[in-house]
Amino acid sequence: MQPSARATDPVSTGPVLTPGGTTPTRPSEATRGIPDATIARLPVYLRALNQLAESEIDTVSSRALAEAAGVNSAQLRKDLSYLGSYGTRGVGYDVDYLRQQIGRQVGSARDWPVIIVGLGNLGTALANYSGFYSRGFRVVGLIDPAPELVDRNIHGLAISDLTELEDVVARTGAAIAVIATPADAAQAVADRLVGLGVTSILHFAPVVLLVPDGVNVRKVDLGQELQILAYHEQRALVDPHEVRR
Amino acid sequence: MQPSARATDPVSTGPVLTPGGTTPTRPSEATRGIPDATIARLPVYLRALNQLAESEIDTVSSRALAEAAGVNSAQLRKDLSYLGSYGTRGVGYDVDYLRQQIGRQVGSARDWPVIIVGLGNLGTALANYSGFYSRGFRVVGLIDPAPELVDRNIHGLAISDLTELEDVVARTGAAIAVIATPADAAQAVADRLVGLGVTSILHFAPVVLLVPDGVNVRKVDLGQELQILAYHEQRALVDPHEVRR
DNA sequence: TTATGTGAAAGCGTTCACAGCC
DNA sequence: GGCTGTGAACGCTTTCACATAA
Repeated sequence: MQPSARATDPVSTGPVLTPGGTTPTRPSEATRGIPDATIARLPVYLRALNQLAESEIDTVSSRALAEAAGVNSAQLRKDLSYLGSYGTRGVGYDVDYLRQQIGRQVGSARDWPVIIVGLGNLGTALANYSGFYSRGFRVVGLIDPAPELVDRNIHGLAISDLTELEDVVARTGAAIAVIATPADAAQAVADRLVGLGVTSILHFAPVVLLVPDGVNVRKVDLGQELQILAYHEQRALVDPHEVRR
Repeated sequence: MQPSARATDPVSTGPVLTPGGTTPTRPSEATRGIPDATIARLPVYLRALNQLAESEIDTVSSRALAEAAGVNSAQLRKDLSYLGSYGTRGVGYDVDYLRQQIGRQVGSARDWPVIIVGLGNLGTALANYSGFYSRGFRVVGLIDPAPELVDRNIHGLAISDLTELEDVVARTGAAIAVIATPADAAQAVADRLVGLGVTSILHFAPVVLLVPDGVNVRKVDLGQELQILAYHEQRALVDPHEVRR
């Protein structure tokens, strides 16, 4: 999975980050710590469950659901066990009920306002992407400094100038932002967003964003994805016996 | 990291897949198996090295390079050690030389032809994305079944109809394809691509693509990325003491 | 009998810490 | 002295395998 960006290897070989990245107040129970790897899969399960619900299937076994989600069934059961015991032994899981439970955990019980900074090709595509809406994300702000883009609008939402960033964040209350600017502008934008109270950032720039502790960062690097594929192609060329994965 | 899609949990609780996904011919040396996690970071190192080279810096320590790449220096050294011993103790790494070595492994010593199937908002953005070109990927084919898109062209490359897929793949020799179609078309497209000899697929559809062993799949699910961020926001709301990551 | 929930084992990946070399 | 290269320790993730419950 993708770790959030964080300053690493500080010059002073200071105290090691505690696993949770926090003061060791973790051993207490109240906070059921769900593993990161599990969290990353919950949306996948949710999607599979939604498809089942559409097909009017109301009970599903761990095996069937695991197959639909592309994971091992033991893994699925373990993942779900972190949320609680929502299945029935000998039977399986109630699709609707499980959907609700996962949805609650994942936060899709409510709508999330999101702003997008940078409306080049990629940013514009994201602004138009229906997959966000269907998962409860509402694009409520569009920001770009380019004069020729400002005031153009997408789905009825006008693009604001970068100088209005503060207003937009304050007005929309967005805690989640998407950065789709050129690489060299990304860090500055991130700094401003963090200063305005944004606590989650999804970015597409092939750079390491440095943000304070407490801010979530996820990075999607499209060039990197292709390079990983190219690596395997490369290997296959060099050594035809080598197996692709 | 993201595993490639693969049919899991087969109905027959058959023999477990060997770790490498192949016959146990692995213990031999010749094939230096580089961990997937490392492979995913090599492009990051490469990018950092390129920046250093631009700044005319020709030697770099593991600490400095690690910081630029956003990883721990021990990790960087271990990663590089899988490629060979390219550093000098007491000194560091020669930027240019290391760049060459990583580039060779990653396959960026050559250009990779890539085709894009599906030219909606996202596909079009990808076709225009300069980050592919700069990393050695050449978009050599564009495919979409929509009559209103066919023959339109992007950067001088005309969009071909889906019926011409076979021709395009044969003509361009692309082994890597990007699928940016609607979710319900993705599997069919993948099947055809695989049939035509494509062995690496990057896709953006929020579905599990089933492909034969030996085909690489990487998935980028933008909605899922936001949902992971939303989960952490959600947690922070529920329990303000909970630390974000 | 069927299928969940979960300890225990195995497998990976990261980090530590230091031997080895410049 | 400085910095790489790497065995060993650690912690996280996945998988196994079975007790448990319907």
